[in-house]
Amino acid sequence: MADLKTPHHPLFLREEELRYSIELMFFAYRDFTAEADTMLASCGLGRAHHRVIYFVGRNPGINVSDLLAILNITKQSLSRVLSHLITDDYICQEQGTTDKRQRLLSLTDKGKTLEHDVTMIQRRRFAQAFKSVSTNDVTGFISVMEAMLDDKTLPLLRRTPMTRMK
Amino acid sequence: MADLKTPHHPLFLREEELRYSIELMFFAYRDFTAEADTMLASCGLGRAHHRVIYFVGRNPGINVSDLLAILNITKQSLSRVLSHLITDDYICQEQGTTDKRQRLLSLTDKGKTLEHDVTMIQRRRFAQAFKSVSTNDVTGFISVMEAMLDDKTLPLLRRTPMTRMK
DNA sequence: AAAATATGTCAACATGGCTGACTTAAAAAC
DNA sequence: GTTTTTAAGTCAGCCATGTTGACATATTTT
Repeated sequence: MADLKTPHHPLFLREEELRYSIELMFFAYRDFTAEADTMLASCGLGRAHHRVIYFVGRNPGINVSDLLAILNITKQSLSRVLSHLITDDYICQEQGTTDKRQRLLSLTDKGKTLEHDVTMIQRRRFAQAFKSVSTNDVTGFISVMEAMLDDKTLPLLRRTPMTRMK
Repeated sequence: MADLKTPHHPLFLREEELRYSIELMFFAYRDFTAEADTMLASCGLGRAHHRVIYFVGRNPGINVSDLLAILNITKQSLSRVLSHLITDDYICQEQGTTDKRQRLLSLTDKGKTLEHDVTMIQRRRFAQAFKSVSTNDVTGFISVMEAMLDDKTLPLLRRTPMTRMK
């Protein structure tokens, strides 16, 4: 985007564009999470529970260490939500076969249903947003969001066929 | 983006694309806020303080009600961080002229410096991301993020010249 | 004069992070 | 085969930041 640095785009515009992006990030993330939070609250759960359910659903049979690496929280923090989810039968654990110390996590049917319903709310918002813009805009969104990530975050991301197509 | 609905893009791809976007939102927001949080913590402040400093800096002389409308939190929550910021001389208040009940908020020099330094970290991340993609990608990012917003969020956003240019 | 508004305050509670210290069982290393 | 490391879990307490409810004060509006 070299032209942002040319005289055609004076400095104040660049500054404004960056501040505008910061504000978009704040407001979009807030609106993005609000609806799902409401549904979760009606089940007595919070955003942290959804994250666990989401990534366990995405990685069935994941062990605790790997889940911690994705969530980037302490095991004590995870323990609180995870034991809640196990008690309420959203998640089940089974002992690892090659390494019996591991507890491999999977969603129960109840967990799958909840994951689907909550994530559906967020998918719907993206689907509606994508419908209102061009295909080019969607790939632009994805490119920018990927460029925002830390290097160490990249390996945590499941790349889609679409992204690989580019 | 009608073609996502045609047989050329089978359903599973659309689902994957939406889930990928959800994950990008989660990881990008986390990485986006992490650096600034670290700097804030070194001043004994949190993310909530930055939000207040940011929007007061953006709207000098704003009154408390309007600030609450932007932040969308309760006045009790704001009170905690705001009184902290006033005590530590990041923000000053003065009585409104037309309505003496109002407390109009502005940044002190100390507050301006902190706002600049913290926001700079986030601007830098966007600047680096924008540099690595095309101009088209940037406008796509902005279009999608705008389309993600609730209707009631739109009036809270300061539109840039660039967005109006489109 | 009465009602509504802008702001502030006290108290209590929930969520979801954190640290530190310690246990248990299994795997790996010696 | 004993020691060390690792995977997982637990207890206790702290912090930041959100919430509700109840109430006070000053000012503006009706």
